[in-house]
Amino acid sequence: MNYDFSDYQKRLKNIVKSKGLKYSSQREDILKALYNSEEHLTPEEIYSKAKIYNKNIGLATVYRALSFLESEGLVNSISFGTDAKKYELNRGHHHDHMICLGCGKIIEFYEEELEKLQENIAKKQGFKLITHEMNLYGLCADCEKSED
Amino acid sequence: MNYDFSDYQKRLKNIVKSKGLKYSSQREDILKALYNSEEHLTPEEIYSKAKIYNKNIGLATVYRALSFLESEGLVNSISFGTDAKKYELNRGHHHDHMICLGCGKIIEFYEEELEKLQENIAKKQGFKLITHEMNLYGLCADCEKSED
DNA sequence: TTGCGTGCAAAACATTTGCAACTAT
DNA sequence: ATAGTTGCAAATGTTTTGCACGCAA
Repeated sequence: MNYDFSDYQKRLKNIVKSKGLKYSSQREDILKALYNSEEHLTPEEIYSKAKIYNKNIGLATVYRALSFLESEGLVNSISFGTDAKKYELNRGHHHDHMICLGCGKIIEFYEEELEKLQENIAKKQGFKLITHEMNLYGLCADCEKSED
Repeated sequence: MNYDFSDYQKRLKNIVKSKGLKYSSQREDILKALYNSEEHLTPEEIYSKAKIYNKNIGLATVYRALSFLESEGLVNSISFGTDAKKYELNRGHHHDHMICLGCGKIIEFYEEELEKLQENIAKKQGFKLITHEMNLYGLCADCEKSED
């Protein structure tokens, strides 16, 4: 099932209220930028997109909002190598990533079996699992084809 | 089975020779710093340790060497969050990581089943797998105990 | 009114690069 | 002699912070 933007708006409002914080249009605009994108975005990219809704937003605000939103579970991040971290809206469907080293494309996947396996591995070590990331690096079909 | 430092030295010499490059004590000292550490080290930490063997080594050299050594498969890196990348010597036993969000401790683990599963996932998408990383984030037994 | 949130600019970091000097081959 | 390698310092790119002002509650 998919969510409307208003669902995210509500979640943000609830979080903010329950913590005694204040609602701001900037955080909403950043969420909207993520909602309207299919891709994983860098803070810089999110900044550009959020500017469409709000001319006066600052890059620092984007960083501050992203780390807030991530800590509240509304967005997820993925970082690889030395490049800038990338963010995506948490749409409620957990998944992992395959990253093409040729073109940088990110492919999402979900494997039930993998999820279960991790639980077991963590349990075995007495580790309390909070989250995880599994990144497969390689070449996507297109890039492999065009390899010499 | 475990390797002596001289084994790594030899591998480095072979790689360098086969590529028509030159052998340098700096790269060896960086390898030695990693060999003598049980932990995952940042470039800065490797720099400090390598300085013990070679007073005049530069940080830029450490960065250059690490990226060379990683591309040759002699070292592996792990990066999470915004912090500096961490490196470890590739001791020939592939493994993944569990990272404690409480104390930052990194626990290594290896699961045959997990390795196989990844191969299958990649194959299913027509993706040519080169490498992967699987990071489990949570609380280690000690940190969970001391939680309030 | 209170204090959280923001924009801006400066600061802080991590990493990379240009360059002249050094050194293995 | 040649060309890879280095140290240093400067440049880059990303993320964080200090501060005065604005705004939601």
